[in-house]
Amino acid sequence: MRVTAAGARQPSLTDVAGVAGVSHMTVSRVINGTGPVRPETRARVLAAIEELGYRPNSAARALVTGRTGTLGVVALESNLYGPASTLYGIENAAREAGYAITISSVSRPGRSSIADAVENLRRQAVEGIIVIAPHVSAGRALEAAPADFPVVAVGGGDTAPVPVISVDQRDGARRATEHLLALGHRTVWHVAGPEDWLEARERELGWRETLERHGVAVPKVIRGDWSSRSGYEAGRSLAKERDLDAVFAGNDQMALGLLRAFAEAGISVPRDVRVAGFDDVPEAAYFTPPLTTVRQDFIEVGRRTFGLLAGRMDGGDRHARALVVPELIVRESTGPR
Amino acid sequence: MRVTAAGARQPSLTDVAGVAGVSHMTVSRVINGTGPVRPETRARVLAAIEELGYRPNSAARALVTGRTGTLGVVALESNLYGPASTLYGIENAAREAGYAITISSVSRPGRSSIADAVENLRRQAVEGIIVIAPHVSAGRALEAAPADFPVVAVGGGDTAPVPVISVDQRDGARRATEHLLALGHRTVWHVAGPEDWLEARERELGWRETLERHGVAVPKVIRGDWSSRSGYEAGRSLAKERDLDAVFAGNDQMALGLLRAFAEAGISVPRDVRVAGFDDVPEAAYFTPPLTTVRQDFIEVGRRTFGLLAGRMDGGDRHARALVVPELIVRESTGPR
DNA sequence: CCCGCGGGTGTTATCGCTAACACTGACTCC
DNA sequence: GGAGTCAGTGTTAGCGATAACACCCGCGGG
Repeated sequence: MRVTAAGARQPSLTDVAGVAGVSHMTVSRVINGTGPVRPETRARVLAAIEELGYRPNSAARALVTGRTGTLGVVALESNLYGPASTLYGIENAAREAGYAITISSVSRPGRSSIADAVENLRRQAVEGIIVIAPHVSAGRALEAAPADFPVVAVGGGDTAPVPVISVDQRDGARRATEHLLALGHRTVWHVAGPEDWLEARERELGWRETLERHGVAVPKVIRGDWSSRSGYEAGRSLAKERDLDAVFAGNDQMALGLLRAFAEAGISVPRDVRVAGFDDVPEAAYFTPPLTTVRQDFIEVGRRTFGLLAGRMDGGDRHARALVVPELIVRESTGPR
Repeated sequence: MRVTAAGARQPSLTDVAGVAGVSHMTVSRVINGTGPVRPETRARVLAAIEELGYRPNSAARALVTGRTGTLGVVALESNLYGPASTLYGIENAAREAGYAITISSVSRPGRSSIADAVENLRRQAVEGIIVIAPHVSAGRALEAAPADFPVVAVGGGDTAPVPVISVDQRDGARRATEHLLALGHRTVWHVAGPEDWLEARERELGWRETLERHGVAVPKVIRGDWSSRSGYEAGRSLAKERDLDAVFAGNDQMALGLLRAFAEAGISVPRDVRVAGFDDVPEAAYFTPPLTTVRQDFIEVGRRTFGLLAGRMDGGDRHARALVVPELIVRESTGPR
């Protein structure tokens, strides 16, 4: 026996109409607020709905209206702070606008896995899709995005013919780097995220541009994979550099790894080396020492993303862009010595 | 203009049938693999599907079959490591079984907000609901769970008449506490999570039971809210205790706050005080010092949760229970002095 | 030689809802 | 006082799929 099919099927509009002594259309009007209904009739209908525990059948409604009231989100299956926070921001904005969210997660980003997830969602008859995958392969997957179906990307590549919302990673990196340079360091090292992540590229670019603008030497980039472990390994190799005095890490997790490696090597932060991160995860203020970092407002990102998708569903431009500006948070890891 | 309604509506079964020169039923049979179809006919139909870019209309299918192929998840809107990981575990298991996942997030747990989220999902015509809200109010919200609709809870209260899957928090807390006691400490302090979280209660209980079983004094519990900030505050007040030598924190974030507070107070971990946490967030190995903690396998939790829901949808017991056993991970924060 | 059976296909009804239009009164307007 | 208007309600026709059953045909068995 299926629990839901316990003999008595769910009541339908017609059942409610029967109890209330009206036609099913009147019930429909009461539920949707379309068309006029006498207050007294409305009350009878509402009472009947209550009595039967009626719940509209969304499939039937979707079939006739052609609208499902559902949006799809392609999310990366990770606990990375940014993507997860963005997801909640989107869900919030969507719910307020009366949309439900169906997620399809992708264990590792890649052109075909993202395309699969999108196809998967389209089979669910979502009305629009948001791809949270700040990865170059996502950009490539979206190059083939159909013009007749609304898709938007968060932090995606600028090349795809879909609206894109992103945090200004380059500006954030610039702020962090400027801050370190302003403290008098000759240059700033950088532990970058994976090369195939757009955010990693942008942050690296912002860092490099800033160094060049100031006419200082650009050290060799060390590459990590966002994890604390990779930050730790980067820290172990950086600890051997003779003239190391400032490091900008591509995210807070890697910065944590750096701090750990430096602590083990007897290098004091900020006395011997200053360190900055990116993201402002909630824990960053409690690292040892508390971490200077760049804060991104993910709730805002989620809200704007939904807005862009809503616009696109209404026929808006495929080339819309939105940029959220990040903020530098200064803490002890770049504090006075 | 709506992008999706660009004049040409989506092709239907009938359109495909027209192109393939068969009836719409034959097309349906090809798609669903129901009933026999001559290979040659099948090929023609598949070609027509390809040509038109046909995609089945899930609303129409759901209307007639009464099945939507969608499950609902009520999730807490937070970046807490556990709930977020569990969500991915569930999504994975569900996708493998051909179900889509619709999420409804709850900004703060509470009896009515959770009930709202459940109702919200039922209006989406999900076939079953998973509530990830290890909060006492979730337990209360689920006490009113209807018997004729499948709902399961992750880490929920044992009192609700729904299947529950949980990690054995009490056992995890016991392991951590035993470990600290085995190192020769007179007793172990505890920084607990919020009182209205079941996990917090269970961890506290496991800690308390263990102390009592060993016949050692049970210090006053310090209460936090899972955040690093609250752990930090707990650490500041603990730092004033004269005979402090071991602390078990309710989660890794609070443990981080403790480490920070102790560092500021000049208390060395593990030399002066030993600290253990709970969760094994990926960063825990890179705290200063690396944190001893209790690891929970959230992917496994997600998988088993889906299994329990699937069983329940098939008429299974409302009182099923599943328990996942956690594992102690020993690192430097409880290392040799 | 006829009957039954099963493979392969088509016809029709139906799911529960909304769109579109029809209808009935009462009321307003000139 | 007849026509138009509008509130309030009902009737009918789909939406696009599956379920159920009907049909045709070729083949094997009695």
